[in-house]
Amino acid sequence: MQQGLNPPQREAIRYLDGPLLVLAGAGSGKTRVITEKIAYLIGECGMQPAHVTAITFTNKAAREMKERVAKRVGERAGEVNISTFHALGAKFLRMEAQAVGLKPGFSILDASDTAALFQEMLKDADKSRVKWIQQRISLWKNALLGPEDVSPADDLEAGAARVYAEYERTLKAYQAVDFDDLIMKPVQLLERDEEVARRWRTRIWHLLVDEYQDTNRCQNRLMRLLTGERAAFTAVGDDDQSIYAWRGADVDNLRQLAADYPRLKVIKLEQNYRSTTRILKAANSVIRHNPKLFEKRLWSDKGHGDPIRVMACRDDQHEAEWVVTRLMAHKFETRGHWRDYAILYRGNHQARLFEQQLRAHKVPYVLSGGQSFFDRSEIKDVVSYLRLLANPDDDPAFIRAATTPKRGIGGTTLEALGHAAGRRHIGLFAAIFAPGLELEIKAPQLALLREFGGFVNRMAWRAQKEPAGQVLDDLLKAIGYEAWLFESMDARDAEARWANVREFVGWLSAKGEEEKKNLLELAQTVALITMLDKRDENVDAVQLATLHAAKGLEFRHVFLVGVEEGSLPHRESIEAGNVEEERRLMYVGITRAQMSLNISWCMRRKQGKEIVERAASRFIAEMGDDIKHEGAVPSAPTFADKAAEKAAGNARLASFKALLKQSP
DNA sequence: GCAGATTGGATTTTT
DNA sequence: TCCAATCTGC
Repeated sequence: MQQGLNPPQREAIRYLDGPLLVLAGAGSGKTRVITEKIAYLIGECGMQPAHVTAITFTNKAAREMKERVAKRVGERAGEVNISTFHALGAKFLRMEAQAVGLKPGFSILDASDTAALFQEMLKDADKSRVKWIQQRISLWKNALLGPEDVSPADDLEAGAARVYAEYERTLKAYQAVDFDDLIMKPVQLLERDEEVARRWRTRIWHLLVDEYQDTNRCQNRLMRLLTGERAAFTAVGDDDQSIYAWRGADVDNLRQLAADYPRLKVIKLEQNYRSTTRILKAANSVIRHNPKLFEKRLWSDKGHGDPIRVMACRDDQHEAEWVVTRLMAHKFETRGHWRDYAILYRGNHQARLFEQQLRAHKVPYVLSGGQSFFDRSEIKDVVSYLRLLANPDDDPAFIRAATTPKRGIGGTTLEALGHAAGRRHIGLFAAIFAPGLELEIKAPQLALLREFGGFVNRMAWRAQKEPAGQVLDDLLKAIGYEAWLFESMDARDAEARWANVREFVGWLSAKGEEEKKNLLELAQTVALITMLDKRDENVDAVQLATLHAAKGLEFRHVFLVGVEEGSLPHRESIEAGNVEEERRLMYVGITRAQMSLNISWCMRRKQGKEIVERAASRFIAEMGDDIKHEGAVPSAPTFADKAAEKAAGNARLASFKALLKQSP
């Protein structure tokens, strides 16, 4: 049944005596362990599929896991709860809405929605300040601090705390939550309501958490609350691949886990099924320079493999030419496929020269990342209608829907409506039908508002009974969205946008039929989902990706480019004393490669107008000496560099410790 | 005074 | 590439 598993993998799958932490090195088959464990729990231990819950970070990972579990478990796989942290939180809140003071139709605001909200609240503050405040509030939420729990350290924080209070009031009025709330609110409820906690714990006999090193404090807390005393969980992670600290992920959760659960069993997966020995040696050698809690050494039986090359390039242009030339030569020599190659870099902008070069040689490529489908304005337009149908208190959705397409409702009217709503302490939509409104808004405007209000009500009514696709089609027809697109922009642009809308509608209605959900129910999940993009995998093209985006992926041949002081490690991270995370980024980059690894750096690089001198990254020297240097051998980092890194690291540790003392 | 064009500059990104 | 800030022309 569990063929081809190595002993630690098998142990991780069978271990059920208490909390388990699986330290899964890069390429050590961790997804396999999770899916096999789910199969084991159901097949061998007789657990009901519905009693198994697995949590991932991204929709993509959740989808992959579902597919693999389906292959392994068969038809009942659908009953296993596999979702992202946020989807689980959303499900929790829909079920417990009343207890947290929400209506079940509440809206979920995405990053751009909340950014707009903050911008609106802080009209005359500059962008960087708004960003700072928003980040601060998010940090507070992750630390489970409400506006009244915050003890501001200075005036800036005091200001942020006031904004926080107003922000919370606004969300409440809109019956909306943000992404942080999806974790924080369930945690708060589980902590104060033992009955709810007990109910959820009986539904989860075993909890599996993927990418545990990426959890923030709040997510970690949620995991503990959901498992309770029994602590029947399997956390899988790799501290060496923790590259999201800047986003709130707390690697220290790993250490805490060992401290909080004395019974915690730790199993290390060190056999790597991906890369050659040379590549793993270089990776081990680099990561050894970070202080370690759990020592881990990857090995494989794939043989030495090709030598690792480090190319010192004259300048960035030369680098792009060298990489693409070498890539093409290699591809034709080995008769491989374009999809076997990846070019990985630190920042998005670094892709540019490589794109140019690839295009010049007619090499097909795909760029990972970019703006998400759901961030497109035409999709947001449609989604605003959905949100409004599901949640009439959602004022931002109301404003967007009421004014798109233009139907004669403008700023002045909305402002008057806003005043009327404010005085009555109700939402904009509800205010439309408030008695006495004719004294505040002139008849023609009021007629327009009421017409729109009636339309929304009719659609919301139909949305409950008719198929989602049907209602959505009719809605778009009724508002004349297609015609409006063609009126307000040139035909090519409008064409593209309308195609996106069609795709979205098609996808939503298919989902509605598949999951037997009506439009209102679909509207509730739409903020959290991403459509399956078909351009993935099967395309034969060179992959261009940032190191962050490449995590979890593997490629036969990797070109790691721009490996210079200032880029990797990034200048800002060096200044912040955060070289360790950059080193992990390097580690992630190296371990993406299966067969060959090419590293390049530039002695000179164009930066804006000027040309700047650059030095090879310290990480190159840290890779050891089983390396074939081309161009020039980079000089080892000076003693001063190392001392500076150490000093910065110590300073960070000290401030971290101080912080720990402050907050219990 | 404002909209559209141009130029310049760039950590990393998901939910 | 994409986004934001600044510039230019009406």
